[in-house]
Amino acid sequence: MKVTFPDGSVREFASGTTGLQIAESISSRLAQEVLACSINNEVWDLTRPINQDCTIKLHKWDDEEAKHAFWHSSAHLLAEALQEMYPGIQFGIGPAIESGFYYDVDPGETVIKEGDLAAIEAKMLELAAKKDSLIRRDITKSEALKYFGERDETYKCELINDLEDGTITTYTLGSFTDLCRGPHIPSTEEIKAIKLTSVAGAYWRGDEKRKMLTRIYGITFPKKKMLDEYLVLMEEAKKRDHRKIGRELELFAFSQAVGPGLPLWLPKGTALRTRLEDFLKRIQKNFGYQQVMTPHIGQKELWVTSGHYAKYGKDSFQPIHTPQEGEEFLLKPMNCPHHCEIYKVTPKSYKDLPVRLAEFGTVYRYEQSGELHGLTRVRGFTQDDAHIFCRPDQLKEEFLKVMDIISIIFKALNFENWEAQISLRDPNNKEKYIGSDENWEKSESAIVEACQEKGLNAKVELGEAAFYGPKLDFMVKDAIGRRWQLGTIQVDYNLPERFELEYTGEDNQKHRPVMIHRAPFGSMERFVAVLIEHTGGKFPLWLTPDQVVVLPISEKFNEYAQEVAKTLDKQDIRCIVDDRNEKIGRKIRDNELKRIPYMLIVGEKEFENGEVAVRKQGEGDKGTMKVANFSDIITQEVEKMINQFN
RNA sequence: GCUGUUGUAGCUCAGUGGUAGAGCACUUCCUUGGUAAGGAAGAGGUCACGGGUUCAACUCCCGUCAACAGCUCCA
Repeated sequence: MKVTFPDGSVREFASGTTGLQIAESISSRLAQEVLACSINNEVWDLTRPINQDCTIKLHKWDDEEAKHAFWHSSAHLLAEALQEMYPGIQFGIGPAIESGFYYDVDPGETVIKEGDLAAIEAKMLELAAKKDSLIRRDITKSEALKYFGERDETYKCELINDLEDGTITTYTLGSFTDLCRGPHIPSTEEIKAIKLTSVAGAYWRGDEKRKMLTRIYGITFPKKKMLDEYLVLMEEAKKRDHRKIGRELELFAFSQAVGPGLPLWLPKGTALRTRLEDFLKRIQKNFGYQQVMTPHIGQKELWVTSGHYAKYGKDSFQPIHTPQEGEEFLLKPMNCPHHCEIYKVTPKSYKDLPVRLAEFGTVYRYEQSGELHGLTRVRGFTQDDAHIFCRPDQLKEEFLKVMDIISIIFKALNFENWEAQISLRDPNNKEKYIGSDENWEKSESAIVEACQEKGLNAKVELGEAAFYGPKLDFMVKDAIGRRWQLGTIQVDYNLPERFELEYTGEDNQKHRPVMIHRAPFGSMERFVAVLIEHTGGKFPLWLTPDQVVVLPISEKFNEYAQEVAKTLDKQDIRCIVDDRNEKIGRKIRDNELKRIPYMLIVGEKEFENGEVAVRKQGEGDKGTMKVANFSDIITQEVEKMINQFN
């Protein structure tokens, strides 16, 4: 048979040759390092015989395919260890994930705790040292059911029953045989370093109505050094946690007295957030938006009309009752009904559209207690919300303009690693959504077309749409790789109908506008959280709460320091003075840790010449210059940044 | 909401069945120092909250609340 290599070269091998043998034929070094292979672009076991002409790619550790196989095999090793340590344990699923793997198990009456993980790790290492191979076997569905049935593996049997008739594969590692598609590494002897990271509950098949299994997470490496490096990396990532930096830099706080999930914005955090809001307001003004303001509550009927109450009412903050008339008001969970009412205040002509109403609107949602997380998931938050009311023929253009705003935001803040997701409705579950099929089809195709037009590589997810319309979301990862949704754009034909929004067309007839809900930041809370983790608290000069700190060498120069600060303040440069009774080295260290971009050191020489000694955060001494000279540099740097998006 | 873990000073964390400790931060004093931690003294805690066991609970048990990791959810 002919085997084609990635470089295009072709070699002849006997039928039945394995990927591993092919690697050996190239070099023994390669054979040692290779973990998996791709045959005709499908990942295979190295030990699986190849019987026909094919292309081959050999995967070493650096390839995702190799890591995936390695971690998948590690999950089997974990299962083997658990089976030996907890007889009668039942197995759910055990896949490889982005970094590492997990296995879902049902240990019956026994509880597996975090404290047990070290013993399980030791067992895994012991089993790995046996150098067992992972052996692939093809069996029929009935054989599989018989095998796992005899072992009371109810979860495995359920999985098998859901499979198509035909060949089913199993893999055997030592005493443990698992239902598994593969592929795997040839032997667990390659697994040299193991860290079981956490144990947590996970519903069987992700269904909260079904049993909660025990999920054990872990990660493994072929070299001990790699695990050490990974652990150091995780430690570094934790230092960027926005909850930690938020406290250190006094940006925000939570108070038990105020309540869970209700953030308090401290002065410095507020300064940062306000600057972001002002930046967006300026961009939106250029894009023809108008700012509005609406109250934090509204009559319950508003959300009955919108459909939100039927869908989320039960799980929300409950209505406020007026003492006399017994009327019901809701803390607003959404701004759209208020904005619809603003639209209705004056009759609209087709010439008025699009109407773009923007508001930094604070909303309240009763998130489940287990969901609260720093600033990323809270119960009271401010959306950088806007609703665009437009004619159907303007929809695509408006959608594209919103995409432009989001791209400006991401560019301005140097967000490079974001992903886009198109969320459509689940075609098999249409009753979960409101609105006509026709409107859904129109909205969904509008989004898909807009993405195509922009050449945006967006992942399509069925069943992820909001109940009133499809959406395009922009996701960014946090310090330890969790994905958060930031910007969102949603097309909506339903609310205009429910609120009976109209405009008079060219034909002098009443027409229904289309609505776009959009929030480029998403929520100020979540965006600031992700920005903190992204920058590690080293905010860009134009955003940072304190841009400059003046450090007098001794108390003799405190007065001059104040004078410098005053001069800079007049130029709208945010400047503080560190006049503590400390040595200059100490002041530098402390302000370095506070991540203030510029330190101005002033002593005898500077005082005499009307100068400052400039020190840049993270870079060190930049020499002395006149105060006016310094303020010009700062002002220009900030203006340059802001103006490029104007 | 579910599973597991945790809760001791503003922060990071020790600690024990006999009513509490460190470092940093804070206050005062000394020092007036030139590019990442000067020195001394002091103040600060209902050991999350509520029950129970015990002669005695911060420590053991139960419950509540909150935080953390994950699951589910996310208009």
